[in-house]
Amino acid sequence: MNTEQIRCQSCSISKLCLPVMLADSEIEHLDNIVKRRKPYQKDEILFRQGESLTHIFTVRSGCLKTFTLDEEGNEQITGFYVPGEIVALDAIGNGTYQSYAKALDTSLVCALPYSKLDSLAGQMPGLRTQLVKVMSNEILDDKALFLLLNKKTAEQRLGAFIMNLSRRYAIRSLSSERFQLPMTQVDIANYLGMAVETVSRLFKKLHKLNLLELKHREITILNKDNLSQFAGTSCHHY
Amino acid sequence: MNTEQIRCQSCSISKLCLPVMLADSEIEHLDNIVKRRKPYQKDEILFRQGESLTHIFTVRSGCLKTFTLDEEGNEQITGFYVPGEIVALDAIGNGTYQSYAKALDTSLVCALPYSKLDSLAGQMPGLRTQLVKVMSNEILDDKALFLLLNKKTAEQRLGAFIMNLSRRYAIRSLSSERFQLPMTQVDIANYLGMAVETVSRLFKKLHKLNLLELKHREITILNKDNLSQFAGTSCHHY
DNA sequence: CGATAGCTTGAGTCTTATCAACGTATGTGG
DNA sequence: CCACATACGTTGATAAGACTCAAGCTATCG
Repeated sequence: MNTEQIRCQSCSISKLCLPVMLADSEIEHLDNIVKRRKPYQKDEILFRQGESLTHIFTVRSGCLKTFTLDEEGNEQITGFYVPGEIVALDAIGNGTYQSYAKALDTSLVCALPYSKLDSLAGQMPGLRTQLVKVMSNEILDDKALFLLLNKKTAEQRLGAFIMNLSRRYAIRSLSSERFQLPMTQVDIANYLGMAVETVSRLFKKLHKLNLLELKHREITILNKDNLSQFAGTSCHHY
Repeated sequence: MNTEQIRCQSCSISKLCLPVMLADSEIEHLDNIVKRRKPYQKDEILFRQGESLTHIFTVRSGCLKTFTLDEEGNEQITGFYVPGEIVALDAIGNGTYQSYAKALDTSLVCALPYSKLDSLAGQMPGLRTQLVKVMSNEILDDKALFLLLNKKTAEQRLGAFIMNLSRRYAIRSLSSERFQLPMTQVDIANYLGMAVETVSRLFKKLHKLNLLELKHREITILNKDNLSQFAGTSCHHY
């Protein structure tokens, strides 16, 4: 099967993506503007900060990260994207990409020419509504992340990060209890604003508490409820 | 002059708000759905988390804060809104308000019934585009805030917060070098994820460095360039 | 097989939180 | 209009969480 030929009509993650709520005829219009490129290889760059916005991307398989560079040229990771998630929504405001996007794995993506998407949104109320909803949800997720980073300890942040990934996989009917971490611990540390050493030590601690297991990159959540509770609520479950 | 009677056509902040790029006739349609309520008093609540979304709000004067409550019932401030800014965009995704909104001062707001706004966006491409742009910019701002909180020291966060407020006032043609802080130091500490004591000490330090002055609630930025630099770049300007 | 990226572990340090106490405005009811 | 209550802000001492630095380990890949 040539994965590049999948269409929105038969895409397994269409219910998480823009086609939600669209009539079949409408999905066809959307499908017609989608470009399906050959897979991006690990570390390949999709777009760079400052380039002018041409396409919005949706992830079909694999995983992407977005990042900016600080004054010293260090990566500052701003997001990870798994299948069904939409990348570059923050570029619409002024028409230029606001970050770099890079594949963490071999990844399939759909590229939507923004100008065509915008005019289609003018013709299809369902698409307009869905686009606005997707953006609203991203604002909401960002605010949740903000609270997480702002108010929680390092161990809660890491626990919440893992639970968040797990939930995102679950929605996509992927295994939510055992999965491969698509990013390195260096990336996790960067994203969560901590030192790699801290991430390593905390994974060990979470294991000691029988909350999860980590072998190489494969993570197994041993006790979902306790892990959520650990991540969410009190500060002192020692 | 009755401020409740101001219309979009003559509103001084319309260029920051939804009417951007709309034709006069279109602005009139928008103006027709806007409800201008009597001023909210300090501490009055506009909406509560969990209530179903009826209106999107734009601030005309004063200042609002949005917040959620944690498990113990503590306020977790998620944003401050000054004139021209739009509140409740994160509620569109699932149709319920995702936070509380409260006036920090006597504040005038415009209330836009969301269903009407949405259908108007279907008829007016300019409005649709502007709505999407406003949302995209909010995503961008949230990501910038994320980087700020995640990678910077407490003093950089406070410096950046003040510069951010100053810039937002400047865009609105309000004085950007001397203005009243609309929120308490407790609120600032909460928002930036630090202890009140730290905020107090850092204001003192910023004063000692001749970057700003704070009397009661009135803040004067003494050296904009140095303050930005202090907030943005290096970690050790002692 | 060696080089390298990724991860682990330990020791010491620094930033920032916490706790406790006090100072200063603001506003309300008597 | 005063006295008290309360919200807001300041200051100091102490402690904890997380970072940095240094070193070593372990996979993986050419």
